[in-house]
Amino acid sequence: MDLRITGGFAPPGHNHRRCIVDAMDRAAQVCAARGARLTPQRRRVLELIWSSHKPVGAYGLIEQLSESGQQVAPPTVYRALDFLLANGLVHRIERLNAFVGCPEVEQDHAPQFLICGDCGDVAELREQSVEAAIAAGARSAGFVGWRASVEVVGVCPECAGGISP
Amino acid sequence: MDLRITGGFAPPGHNHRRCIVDAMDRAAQVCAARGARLTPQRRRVLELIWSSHKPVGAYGLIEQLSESGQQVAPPTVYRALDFLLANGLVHRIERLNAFVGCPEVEQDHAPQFLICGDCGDVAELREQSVEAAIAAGARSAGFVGWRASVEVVGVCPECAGGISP
DNA sequence: TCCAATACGTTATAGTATAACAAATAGTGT
DNA sequence: ACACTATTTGTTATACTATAACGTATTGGA
Ligand SMILES: [Zn+2]
Ligand SMILES: [Zn+2]
Ligand SMILES: [Zn+2]
Ligand SMILES: [Zn+2]
Repeated sequence: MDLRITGGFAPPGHNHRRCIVDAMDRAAQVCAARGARLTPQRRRVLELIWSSHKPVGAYGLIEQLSESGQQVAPPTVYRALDFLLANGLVHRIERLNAFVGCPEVEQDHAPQFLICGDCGDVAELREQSVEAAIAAGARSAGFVGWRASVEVVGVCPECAGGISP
Repeated sequence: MDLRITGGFAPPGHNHRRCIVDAMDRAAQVCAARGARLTPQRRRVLELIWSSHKPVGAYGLIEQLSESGQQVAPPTVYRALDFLLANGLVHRIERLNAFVGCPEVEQDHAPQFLICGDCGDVAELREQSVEAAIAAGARSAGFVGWRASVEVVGVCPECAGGISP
C-alpha cells in the first residue's frame, strides 16, 4: 500500500490519511520556499479539497466551511482557490467547474486528467508523449505560446473491473 | 483562397460566407440522412454559431435571437444547442462555456481545439498521434471507455506574426 | 511606531444552466 | 379529413458558478 499516486488512480485500499498529510507538507514546504503565505483559511480549503480524490466545487467548499461555525461567502473561498491555483497546489477541472489537489507541486505543469464518470475519482497523468503530440499539431498550425488542458472522461479500473464483466 | 479549414486556423482573407453556406449544407445533409429535424430555430442557432470562428456563449445567442423580434428564453437556445451537440454539428469548448461549429460532421470525433487567447478564433485539429498518446496513458492506468477533450490556449499565427515581433 | 502591502469580510450582482409544466406543431395511420 | 401520438417550443421559476466593489483587519518591514 501507500503507493505513489501520480500516474494512475489511487488504489482503493490506500492510506488516504497519508495523501492528505503529504499534500499539506508539500504545500507548507513550497509556500515557505517562495514566501507565499499559507494562511489557516487557505490551509483549510486545501485540506477539504484533499479530503478525497474527487474534484470539489467552490460551493461545496463553501458549504463545508460554513458547517463549523460562521457563514463563509463565495469571495472567500474563490480567493483561497486563486491562491492555491497560482501556487500549483490544486488544479481546476474545466468540464466540472471543480478542483483537485495536485500530487506534484514542485514545478509548473499541464497534466492530463483521467476522470471516472462512475465514481468521480480523478487521476493526474504526465505523459510526455501527449504533450509532444500536441506540440507537433500546434506547430503545424503555427500556434505559439500555448498551454494545453487534457481531460479524459471514462471508467477507472476499480469501477470497470469490479462488478460488471 | 477558400481553403479547407480543418487542421488549422481559417486564413484572415478567406471567404467566410462560404464557411457558413457549406456548414448549413452539411447540416441539412446529415440531418436528412439520419431523420433528425433541423427546424428553423435550430437552423438559426447554427447560423449564429457559424457567424464567426469564435466560440459563442448560450446567452450571447439568446441576445442575438432576441434582437429580431420576440424574446427568447434560455431553455429554447439550450435545447437547440443540445440538438446540435447530439448531432455533432457543434462542439462545446469546456473552458469557455461556449460553442463552435464543427467543420467535419460526417462521423463522431473528439478533436483538439486551438484557442487563440488574443483574437478568440478557434481551430479544430484531429491529430491521430494525440489520441494515440492519450490512449497509451489511459491504458497504462487501466482506464477504459474514455473520451478526451483537448483544449489548447495560445496565440494563433495571425496574432503572432502580425504586429508584435 | 508608522506605513504599505496583503489578506479577509460583506453585500450585491453577473453569468451559466436546468426543472417543471403548458401549449403548439409535426408525423402516422385510419 | 380525422384522431392519435411523439416531438418541439413556450414560459416561469430556480439552481449553480463566479466576480465587482468597497471596507476592515492583519501582517511584515522601514
Ligand atoms: Zn488518497
Ligand atoms: Zn498537478
Ligand atoms: Zn470562415
Ligand atoms: Zn468537429
